[in-house]
Amino acid sequence: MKRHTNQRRAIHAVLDAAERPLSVDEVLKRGKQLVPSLNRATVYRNLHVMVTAGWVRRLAHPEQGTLYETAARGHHHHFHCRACDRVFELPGCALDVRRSTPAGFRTDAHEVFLYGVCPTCQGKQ
Amino acid sequence: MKRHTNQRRAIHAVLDAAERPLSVDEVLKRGKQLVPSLNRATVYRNLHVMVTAGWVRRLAHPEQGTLYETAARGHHHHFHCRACDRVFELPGCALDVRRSTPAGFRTDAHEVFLYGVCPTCQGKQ
DNA sequence: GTCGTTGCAAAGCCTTTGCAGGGAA
DNA sequence: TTCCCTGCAAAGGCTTTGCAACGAC
Repeated sequence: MKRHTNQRRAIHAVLDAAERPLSVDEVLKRGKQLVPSLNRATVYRNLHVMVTAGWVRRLAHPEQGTLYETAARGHHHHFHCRACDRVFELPGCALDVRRSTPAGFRTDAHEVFLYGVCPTCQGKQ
Repeated sequence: MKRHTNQRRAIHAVLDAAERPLSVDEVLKRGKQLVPSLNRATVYRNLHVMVTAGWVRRLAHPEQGTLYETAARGHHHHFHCRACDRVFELPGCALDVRRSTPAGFRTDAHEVFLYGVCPTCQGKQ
């Protein structure tokens, strides 16, 4: 059975509190504030466990590599700002999955990434 | 200025002929059939040049890592079959970008990945 | 002849894995 | 006490980079 360790709780807490998808580095850094001894390998191992269990989603960010976010917030899309490189969670889903799926295929999930400029960065231009 | 070398032509030809997005390994393997001396570093360098120039698109496949495809075929989405792990190009675009973009954001591009089972693999079940 | 390009090897990330000690149940 | 989990270090992939030779123009 899975055990409840301080490390595991910390990683879980970090993802729950995150305002956006986090990299392994960010999870490690924030997790260390809760459990100073936290090790990078432990973060990798636990993220893998959580992804497999369905508690966490792994995203392939085209420029920032692999990011992780809690699955608790439900389905949503992501926006990458080219100016500040931040990732935002976008509410809702305006993809017509049925119309996107050709005859014969069966779609059970999807991922959408939008690129552009966020409100803050537009103001700075 | 950019020079026309056999290696560069080979990589370009491989991507043009590809029926789906290719990994660096696949580009290298296919390119070697055209230019046997072709080196992995050369493939990386040229793909980078081509992406920067806008001739080639780089995709972040959530499970297969980085894939490359020619930009010549225009905008489309991708489908990943969970059974055979192949990637398919899907025609059309059923994403309502305007409705996906919250007020204040400006979207200039997007990427969509669908997951499921392809027609061939459904037949095998 | 110039200088962008290539092949090779080394170096740099990012991620996984083996192992022995430690801790949850 | 059992055996899952952790920290550490080493190993494994993938990608980039330094360098000397090469080749397009």
